[in-house]
Amino acid sequence: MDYLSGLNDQQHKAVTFQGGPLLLLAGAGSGKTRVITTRIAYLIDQLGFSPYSILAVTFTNKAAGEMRERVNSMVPGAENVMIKTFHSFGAWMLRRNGDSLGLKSSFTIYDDDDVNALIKSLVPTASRSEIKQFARDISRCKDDNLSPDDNLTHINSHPNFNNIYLRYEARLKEIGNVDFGDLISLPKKLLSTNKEISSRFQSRFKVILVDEYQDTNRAQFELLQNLTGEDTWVCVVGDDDQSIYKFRGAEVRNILDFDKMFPGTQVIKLEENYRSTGHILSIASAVVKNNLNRLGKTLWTSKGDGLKPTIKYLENGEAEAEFIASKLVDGDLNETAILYRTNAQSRQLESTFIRSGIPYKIIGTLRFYEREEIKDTLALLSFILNSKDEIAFRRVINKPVRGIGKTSLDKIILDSRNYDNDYLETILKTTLLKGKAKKGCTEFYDFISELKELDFTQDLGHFIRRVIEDSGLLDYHRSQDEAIGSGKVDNLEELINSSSKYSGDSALSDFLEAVELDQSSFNRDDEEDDTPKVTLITMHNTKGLEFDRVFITGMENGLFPRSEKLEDDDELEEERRLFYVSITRARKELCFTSCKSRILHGKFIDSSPSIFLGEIPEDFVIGDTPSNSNSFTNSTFKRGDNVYHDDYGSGYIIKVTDNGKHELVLVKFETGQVKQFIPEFSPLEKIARY
DNA sequence: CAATGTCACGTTTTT
DNA sequence: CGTGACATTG
Repeated sequence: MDYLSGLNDQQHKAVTFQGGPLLLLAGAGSGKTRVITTRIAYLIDQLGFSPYSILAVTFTNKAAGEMRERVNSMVPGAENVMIKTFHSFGAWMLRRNGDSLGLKSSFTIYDDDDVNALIKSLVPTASRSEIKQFARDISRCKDDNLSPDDNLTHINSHPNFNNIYLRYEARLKEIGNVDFGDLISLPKKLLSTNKEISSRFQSRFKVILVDEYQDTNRAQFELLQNLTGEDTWVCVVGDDDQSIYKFRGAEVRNILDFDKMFPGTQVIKLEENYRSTGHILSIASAVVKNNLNRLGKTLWTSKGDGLKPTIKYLENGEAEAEFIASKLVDGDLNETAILYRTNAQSRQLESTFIRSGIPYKIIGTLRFYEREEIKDTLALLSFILNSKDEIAFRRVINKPVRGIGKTSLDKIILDSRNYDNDYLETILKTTLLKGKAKKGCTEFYDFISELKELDFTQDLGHFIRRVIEDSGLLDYHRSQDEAIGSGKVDNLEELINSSSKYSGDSALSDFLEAVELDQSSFNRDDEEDDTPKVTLITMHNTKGLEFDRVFITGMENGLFPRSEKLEDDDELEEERRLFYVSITRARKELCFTSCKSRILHGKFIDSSPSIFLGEIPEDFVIGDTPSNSNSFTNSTFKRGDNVYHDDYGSGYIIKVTDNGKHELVLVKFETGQVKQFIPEFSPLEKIARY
């Protein structure tokens, strides 16, 4: 029981708690993962639970992998604990139980691009942004477990939205594939409609642990509810202050209301922080206290105050990048991260770092499976598994060029209705094609049917190599490489290498699922060279990470918080949580930078210092006075400025416009009122808060 | 069918 | 400004 030593009282209580439901509110850096893994070990080792009866759900495969490793090292037999993400759990369940929903065990999972393409095929006249909007909103419906029959006007008020959603669902079913949302909503549907399945699952999983519970959505909550039987020990772990994925359907209310949804809930708070020094924590606490919708906990540390964080005001993005570059000359680059709100901000940092010879790595921009050559190969593999997959078919039929242009493709799609929507059968039998197109289809048919006969259960890597060779994709991308010096063939080799660990009947669909759901294992770490590198990363992507030294850049109204968020309290609170997450990444050193102006979409945009900077108590921070660069000395009003009005009190500016004659400002007051003024004629004053 | 031009678009995104 | 999807050319 070595693993119990060194736990603090609250951690110990959480680890050894018997029964359920249990809500573990674990602040940033409070040893959350350690508690979950130790609890699993304790349940097996001391309370006699079979590893087989324990399910632990995480949000990322990376987290799942780390958890598995730690549990395995604590108790023997722990390999049988099921540790999966919500999505991979859903996929696992559907592959075994999805036949009643018309799903084959080899179904493939459509990613966002595939979904867009499918919607485009349903609504060909819609613009790109409309397609994206429909895709996003359909996904949102699935997050909320809403069907096309429900009233969806609050999600998308387009008169045809329900119909598009309905046709989307029908088409997806016809094809026999699923999207990300289905991986949650369909298992939930199975459990709630099929008594046999639900009792089977409830009797298997006696213990369910859910990590990052604050970022679960409605559908995931309902899935959890359906997995939880009378005697299930359910334990959720999370931090309401770190809920930052509302835009993806995450529902903070899940954690705020957990005790109401699961009566008799025991709540344990982990508030001792083992990561950051005092001043950093004080800032984090002071900032997040401005949120009303929170359960409320206060982090503390037995470490000293540490260094005071600093605020640096700069003229523009270039100056910001140079300032940071100048600070990077000392200190460990591997232990330094530069955080920004939007990916676009990385560009300026990159070019400055290249110029100054500072090694860096960017986290999370282009994902492995989103690369063209990888998508091509995956589409080909998907099509081999499912020749009804229209999206995959469209992608690969004429790549490399086989003389099948748009006209021929339209004919094939049209005629496929006569062949049970099976595109392989269609191109063999259709009589609508002639000449080059007909020849190309025959060629395509021949190598696909040949590949379908091959055995991939022994050596998947060899099989995939055959696929990219026979299809001509390898030659195609090799010539691309020669033309523009891209490393596409290398990526294909990487894909083949990573496939080698899959074998057996389901090797191919397992592999496709892994690529789709777990990009972490394919994110090529070309970290072979051990040059220390500074990390460039979005605020969202930093969750779960920590660094000795953190720079939080772009602390400007309009950028962070983003301007739209100023108008909605909930949205503003979410941005503030993102700020809180960002602050709590730092162990020892923290620096905020704010620019007076920056280039956005090719234009210079002026902005004022983020309202969030004003929430940092002066005692804990060294700020250079904004007067040396972006100050309030000029008289024009800017978005985000704090103002005072004789009649309405204090508030801040939501929007600045111009009616041709006068400047107009829209102000939101603390009373909640929103009013428009012409500052020239109104008793409206700016209040400096810095 | 490839090359070249034009236009729209532009948060965050563990799955 | 930079990107990527589509249209227009030769």
